[in-house]
Amino acid sequence: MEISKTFTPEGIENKWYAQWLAYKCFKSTPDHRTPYTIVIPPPNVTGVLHMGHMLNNTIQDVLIRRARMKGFNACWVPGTDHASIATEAKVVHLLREKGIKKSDLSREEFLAHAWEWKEKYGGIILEQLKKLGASCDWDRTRFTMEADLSDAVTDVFIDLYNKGLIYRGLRMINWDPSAKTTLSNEEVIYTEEQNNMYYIKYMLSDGSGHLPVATVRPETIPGDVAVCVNPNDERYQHLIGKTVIVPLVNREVPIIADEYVDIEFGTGALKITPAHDINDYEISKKHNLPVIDCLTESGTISEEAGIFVGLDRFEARKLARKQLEADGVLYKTEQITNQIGRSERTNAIVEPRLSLQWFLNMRNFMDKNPEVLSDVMDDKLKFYPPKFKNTYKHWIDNIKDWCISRQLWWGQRIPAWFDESGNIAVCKTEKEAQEILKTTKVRQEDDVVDTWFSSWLWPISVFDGFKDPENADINYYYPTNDLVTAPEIMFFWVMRMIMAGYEWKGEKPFKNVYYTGIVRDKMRRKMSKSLGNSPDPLDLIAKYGADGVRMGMLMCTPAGNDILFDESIVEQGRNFSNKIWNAFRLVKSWEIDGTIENPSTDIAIVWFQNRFNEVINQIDDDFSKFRLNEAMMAVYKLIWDDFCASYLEMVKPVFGQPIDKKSFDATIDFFDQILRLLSPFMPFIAEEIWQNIETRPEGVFLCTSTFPENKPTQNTVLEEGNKVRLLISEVRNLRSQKQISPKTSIKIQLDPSLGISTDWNGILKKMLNLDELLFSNEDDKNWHVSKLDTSRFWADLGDNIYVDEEISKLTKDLAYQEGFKTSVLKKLANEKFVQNAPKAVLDIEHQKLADAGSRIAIINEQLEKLKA
RNA sequence: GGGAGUUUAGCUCAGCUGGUUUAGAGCACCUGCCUUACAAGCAGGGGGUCACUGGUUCGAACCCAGUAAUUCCCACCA
Repeated sequence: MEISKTFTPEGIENKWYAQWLAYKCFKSTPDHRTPYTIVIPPPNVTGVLHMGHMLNNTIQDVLIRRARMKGFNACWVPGTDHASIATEAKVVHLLREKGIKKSDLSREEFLAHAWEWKEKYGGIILEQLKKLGASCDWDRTRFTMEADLSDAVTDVFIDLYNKGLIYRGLRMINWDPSAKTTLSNEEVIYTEEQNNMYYIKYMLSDGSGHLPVATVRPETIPGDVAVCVNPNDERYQHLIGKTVIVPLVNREVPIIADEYVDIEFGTGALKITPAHDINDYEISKKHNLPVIDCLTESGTISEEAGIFVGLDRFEARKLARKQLEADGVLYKTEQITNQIGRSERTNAIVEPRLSLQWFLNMRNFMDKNPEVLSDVMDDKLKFYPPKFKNTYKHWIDNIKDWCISRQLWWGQRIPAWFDESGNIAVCKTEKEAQEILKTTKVRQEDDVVDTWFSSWLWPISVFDGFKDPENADINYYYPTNDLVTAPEIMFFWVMRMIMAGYEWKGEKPFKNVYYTGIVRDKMRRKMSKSLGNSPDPLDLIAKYGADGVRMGMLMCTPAGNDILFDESIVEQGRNFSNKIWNAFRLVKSWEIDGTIENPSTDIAIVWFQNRFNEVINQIDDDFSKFRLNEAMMAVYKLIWDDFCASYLEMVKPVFGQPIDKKSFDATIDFFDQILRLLSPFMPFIAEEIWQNIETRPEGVFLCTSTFPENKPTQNTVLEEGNKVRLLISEVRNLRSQKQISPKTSIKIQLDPSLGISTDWNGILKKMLNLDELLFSNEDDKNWHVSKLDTSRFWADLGDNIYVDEEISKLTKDLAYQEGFKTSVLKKLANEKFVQNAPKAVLDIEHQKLADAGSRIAIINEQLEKLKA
């Protein structure tokens, strides 16, 4: 049967993935083996696979597949996150397109729509991951809003409330007056805009003059409760403690002092409007000032303002300006550029607004669980790369309370009930609440919890660790091994999972955290839908194969560094697939003759086995440091350079000739070993070839076979192999320089002191097309001497010596050697160096000098010969 | 404004405890080849003031200080 010249992945990938699933290769249940667990960072249900997911999940799959082959009970738990804000926004948008307004629906009706949407589109991303080859245990697929996981959220909320860690408090939030909803920070878009800065005189109550105040929001003047100056500001020091009259409303407010005020900015006097500015609010709390909220939820002026009531905030601004001018207190107007936050969805200018929210007291939580910080700092829970430990520490040191409530419907509703007089019961059911509050007239809190308040439980709740703390799964799989995620959610997610782990399991949720970089385009822009600079991962898989894409992603992603994506990197992956495929074609084409023997390949077999062992050891080391790119590169070079370019060329029979049984068996065995090594990285092509180099029983797969074990290496064989490869390269170089066809056979004389044994004779003769290979250090004047810096050999090239070219090359070599010698001499001439450097270093320098000297001598000798 | 990082070849990165490093890899580039597994390939080649300035040291890409550029996180200015 003819094997195609290029590797065609499509059919092969689907075939093996289906088989792996059919034979439950990725299924995990607790048993006697050591577990190796990864929980997937659950992608948003609204999500569509992007390059970031590709990178992240490729890494997880490599880790889990290798662990599986190493004999661990590997368990990769997949799932999705309900993503409150993103999903709700999407559903609202879709409903609007159908002409349905959210405000016309009841909570239950809206949630019905949302669930319908989730069932229809929610699993797309997981299906896409299968195309990548992700070896998740799909029977364990979880969703953060399914019953058990939501129960867990409710339980921990109640638990934390009872522990006194959850409280209600006022907080400044981003309010969209157009949509009448809260916005998360991510939904606020800041842009630079032109605005007027108004300079206003606030008259002192005692009539002794005025205090100048600058503001861009004169319509909030009715909300002023103080004017604040810096205590070190000499201009205003004498005014502290006096009072001023607030313009427009003629209210008397104090002049207070606070270091927060920037002396240089504006007039150096800041009006304090606690209801409409977060900093003002903080200051007002510090100084026990009242709060006057002069805006309504739709952005119009409230009754409390006492002026312009009912007007839109921008209309009020215009009127305020006119009024201030008329009153003669507006003395200057200036154009300034400042940052304005607008709602991503409605483009309305966002209004800072005070509202009652639920909080988790983070400081107390941390004090209760000091391991959250100490384990990371002490490397009991390792971060890769470790530089993120600093960021982590900085966050925890400056931690703020976590606002866990969201004014949405899609999510876990906060388990709190109120009676008519506002008493609170935090409990699981309405019935319990009625009992606690001693009334049937109870009303549940409308808000849901922040999405992260469910995902921080993920490593526990996917194993039903809350429903059933004695569950065999949680006790077996927890703590998990690795978490692979983006550094941008270290604070939102990673830290909070660690917190949850200690609080409810008394133990860290994972042993290692591997932070990946952000996938950017060649211009260093983040890949995003709106920029349209992100390729569709599925198209890439179709074009280059899943294995090619996986390899491309792995090769260029050192831990924590961004990856600059360009199609050429996956092209390299595809080319590599093709290279392996062609090695397979070659081996498949061999005809075996059991009656012949070819002892000349013995040394190649010994050499490659050692080279293989060396790479296995290196890869082990790379994995222990999470350097997957290095590991991938090592496999790439082993296969391309060592196996294909060297080993196969060494054992390959002359065209048309059969191969001996021993060489063939060894080659098949090496191929098998190599594919085992490759399988975690490029599982599809590895499986396909592995299933075809030998007949395998039904249901036996490479991906569930064993990974090659570490073995010691014999360094002498490896060194000899390196010399042989250098020699081959130099002879080829010589041929190419002298334009001697590879078909023309030549004679070579090797200096025995090189250390290349006669075991290599057969291989050298075949690969270099030699008709004679002599071992001698006798200089034959008629022969050509090779490049001298790496090895010494003589080649009989007949009449093919080009003297000028050779002289120029040797002269260049000579200059390098002389320069090198000078630098060493300089070092040795330094008395302090000779006195202070350790003996070993001195010996090395002397050796360098001697080597350079002898090389120079040989070059000179050779030059003379050529010039003669 | 506060914090953390980064700066080595055209690009992406290695370079461990300062000493076989007048610095390596992959890709890209240039030259020559369709040589019976592979042109998605083979053979060969060029390319770097290790950001800059100073210091420590017998010795610095590596340690220290300063400068510059740059990235990320947090907070955001009346």
